[in-house]
Amino acid sequence: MAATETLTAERILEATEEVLRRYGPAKATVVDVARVLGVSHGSVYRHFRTKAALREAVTERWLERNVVELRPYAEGRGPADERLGGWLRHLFAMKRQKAGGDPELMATYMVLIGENSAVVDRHVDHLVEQIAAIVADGIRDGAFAAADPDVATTARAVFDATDRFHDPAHAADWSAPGIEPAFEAVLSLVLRALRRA
Amino acid sequence: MAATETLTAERILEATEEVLRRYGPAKATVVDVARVLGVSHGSVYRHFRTKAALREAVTERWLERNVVELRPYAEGRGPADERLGGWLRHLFAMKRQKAGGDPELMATYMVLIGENSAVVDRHVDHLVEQIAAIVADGIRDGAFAAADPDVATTARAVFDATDRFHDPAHAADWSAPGIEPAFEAVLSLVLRALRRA
DNA sequence: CCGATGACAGATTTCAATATTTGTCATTCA
DNA sequence: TGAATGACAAATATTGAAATCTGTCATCGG
Repeated sequence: MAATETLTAERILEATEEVLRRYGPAKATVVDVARVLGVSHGSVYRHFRTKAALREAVTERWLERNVVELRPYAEGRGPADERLGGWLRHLFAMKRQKAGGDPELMATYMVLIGENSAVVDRHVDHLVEQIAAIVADGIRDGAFAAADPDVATTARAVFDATDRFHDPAHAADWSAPGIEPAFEAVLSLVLRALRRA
Repeated sequence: MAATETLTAERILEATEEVLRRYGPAKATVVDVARVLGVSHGSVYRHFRTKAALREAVTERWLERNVVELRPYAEGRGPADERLGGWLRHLFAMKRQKAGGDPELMATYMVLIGENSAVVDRHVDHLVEQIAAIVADGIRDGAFAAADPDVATTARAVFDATDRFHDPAHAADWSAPGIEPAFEAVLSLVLRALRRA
């Protein structure tokens, strides 16, 4: 009923997010998505070849929102160490808020992430590129010492070293008492490593 | 049959490890353990109050073996940066070998680890103490700059920063192609942070 | 004509009956 | 006397038949 607008991939993705939020990753079906949209499930298959492709697209959309939120730090103009610290703090705060604010939804996205490692790998590449941009700026203006092998490797090392504070696999730890100082200690370690001697 | 020796906690733990190796964590039962030992399952309950306590003891034993293998680095006498690098490389190599050499057994221990987070926390504390000992030596003989807040915090930061290379949650990544250089990049980052300016 | 439909086959999930396992304890046996 | 046993109740896991879902496609209707 009420298919007032034309059926687009975008509307299907919104409906899929709603169904995932409501029923969780195990119970969400393509039939549910079609029901929310007031169409037959055959119509959904006109836009997405499989249920897996639909879930993958939802995952990609969700991850992309994170990248956008962090762009200001990557493209900013202040001192590189402050920008990198801000970027990492913002990433951690963002993840922590999502995990703590709605644990069920976070669990849902963790399942999707597990299903779509190729999408996640591409997403991680984007994040590492943002770190690399900040590190390159820092080296150019003398705040950071020249990177050991190359900037890309250093950026990846920064991302890996802070893994515990952004990888959803560790989400359960993010509400533990000492997590905030633990993050600051690692951040301080990373910045000490990068700064000009 | 053949209960030639007396039934000890030690023998039960060995039998439990064998049963876990053979049947995996989902299928291993107390009855299986008793069968291997040629006793009734009631006898096992004389030594371990519950099945959970038995599994916990197996987990503790397994983790303890890791701590022992790393002790030489913690108690060694060479330059602190080399000792710390050796300790971290050995830890990574050890985990990687266990994960790659027998993935099923590793999966079994990952289940046990998930069931016994209190045991794991204590084990992590032991490992961090070993790092702290090396860092303290490094500061004493001038190889490392004085730690930012205190040695314990710095040691924990070193452990956290290398999380991706020892936390079993990441075991699946340890056979990926670029993992070795990624580890070396993080290790190099950590050592640069610690060394006297 | 072209997007939408719904009947359909095969794959997957659910659910309830059935079987196994856990943990206890009164009894046995050395 | 004290370790070992095995029958037992309650909790948990397995199984297979029934229900639901996925993905296709011939047909419909604007």
